[in-house]
Amino acid sequence: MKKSSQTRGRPRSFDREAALAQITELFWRQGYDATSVSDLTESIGVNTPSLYSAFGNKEKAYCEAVDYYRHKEGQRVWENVEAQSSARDAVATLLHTSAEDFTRSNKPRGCMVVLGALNMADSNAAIAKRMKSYRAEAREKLKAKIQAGIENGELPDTADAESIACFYHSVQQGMAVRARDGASRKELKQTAEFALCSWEVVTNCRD
Amino acid sequence: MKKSSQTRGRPRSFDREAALAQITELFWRQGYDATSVSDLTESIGVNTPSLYSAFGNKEKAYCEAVDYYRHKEGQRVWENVEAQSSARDAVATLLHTSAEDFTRSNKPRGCMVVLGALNMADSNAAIAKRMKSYRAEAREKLKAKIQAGIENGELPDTADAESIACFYHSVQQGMAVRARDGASRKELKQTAEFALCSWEVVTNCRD
DNA sequence: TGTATTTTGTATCGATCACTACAAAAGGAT
DNA sequence: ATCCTTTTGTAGTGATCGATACAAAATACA
Repeated sequence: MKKSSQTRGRPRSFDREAALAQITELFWRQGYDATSVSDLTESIGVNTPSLYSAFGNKEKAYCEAVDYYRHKEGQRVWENVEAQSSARDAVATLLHTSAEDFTRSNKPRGCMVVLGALNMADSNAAIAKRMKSYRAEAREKLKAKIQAGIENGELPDTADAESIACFYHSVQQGMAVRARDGASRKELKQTAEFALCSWEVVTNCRD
Repeated sequence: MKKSSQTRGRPRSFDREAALAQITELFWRQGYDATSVSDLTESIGVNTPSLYSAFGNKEKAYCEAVDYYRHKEGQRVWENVEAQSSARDAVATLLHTSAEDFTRSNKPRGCMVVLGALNMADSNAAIAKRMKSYRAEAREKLKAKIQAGIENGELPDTADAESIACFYHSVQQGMAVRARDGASRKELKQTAEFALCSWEVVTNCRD
C-alpha cells in the first residue's frame, strides 16, 4: 500500500503520527461505532481522501489506533509488570499503574482495550474478535507471572494461576469501567489496595 | 402519547411485550449504536411505522428496553441482595447471582447496564448519562448493605463502606466484561469465590 | 350505518454513513 | 524541462441512517 520512505510524489501535508494520535484519542473516547470518518477528518483537519490515503479505511484506521494505543499508552503498564520479579509485585504494579493510566488528565478515561468494542453488531465481528484477543492476551501475561511465582516457590503449589489471574483481571477491567464513569485516581487506587491486601488469602484459597 | 387502555382504533397486530423483550435482547447484545431501527423492526417482524407508533423513537425504545431489562432480568439479583440480612451474604449473593445471570444460555452474555453505552459520542450523551446513573445506583445499593453491616456490628467501625462497595462493584463489573468475552459460569463463580474469601481481610483493611 | 380513532403497509424524506473518481498540485527523478 | 508518482481539494457515489406523510384498513362508539 505505502512504502516506508516516500521519495516521489507530492509530500503529505500533515503529520501522520500526530494524526494517528488524534484518531486514537477519538476512538478511545467514543468507540468504533460512535466515531464517524467525518469526526476523524475534522479533528485532524484534513479532507476525506487524505485520511483514506494515509490509513486505508475506517477499520484499518481503528486497528492502527488500537496498536498505537497498545504501544504508546498501554506499554508502560505491561513493561512495568514484566519487570517485576515477584508475582505479587507484578499484580500490584498492574493494578496501581492501571489506576494511574485510567485517570490521566487530558486523556480519555479508562482503557481502550477493555472498553473497546464490547458490544458490536455482527458486521463488525472482526474488530470485536481482535479486541477480545487483546484482552485475553493481557490475562495470559498476568497468568504467566503468577505461574512463575508458583514455580519459584513464592506461591504455594496449591495455588491456581488461572483463577488468580482471572480474579485480578476482573478487578482491573472493573476499574476501567469505573474510570470511564468518572471514578477518581484515589478511588481506583483504593480498590487496587483492597484487591492486594487479600493477596495472601486469595493465593492460599483453594476452591 | 399512548393511553393505557385502547378502546378505539385499529388494534395493534403484534404483542408489544414480546416485541419489547425482543428489542431488549438486541440492544443488550449489540448496544445502542450498533443496533439500527431496521434491526429492530426486522427482528420483531413489523414495519417501521408500527415500531414508532408503539415506542416513539429509537432512544425511547432503548430506554424502555433498559427499564425492561432492569425489571425482568436484573431484578432477581437485587431482590436477592436486598433480602440478605448480613453484608457478607449480600455481597456473596450479588457476585454469585451475577455470575449466573451473566452466563444464561439463550441470553446475551454479561450485563446490559454494565456494558451499555460505555463509549458513545456526544450526540448520545443523554443515554450514556442515564446508564452511568444506573451503575451508580447499583453501587449505592451495595454500599448501603455494607454500611448497615457496619452499623449493626457485623463489620468493624474502621471499615469504609464506600471503599468496600467500590471494590466489589469493580469485581462484578469486571465479571460482566469477562462474561461478554465468553467466560464460563464456572470461571465467574470462581472469581466470585476468590473475591469472597478475602472478605475478612478486606473488611478489616484500613487504607 | 356512519363517524371517530388508531394502526397498518407503502413509499418515501433529508441527513449522514463510509468511501471514491477525478484532475490539479507538488514534489523527486531523469 | 519533462516525466513519474503521490497527495491534494472538489465533488460526488450508492447505501443506510432515523424518522414520516399518506391513505387504506380495522376497530369502538354514536
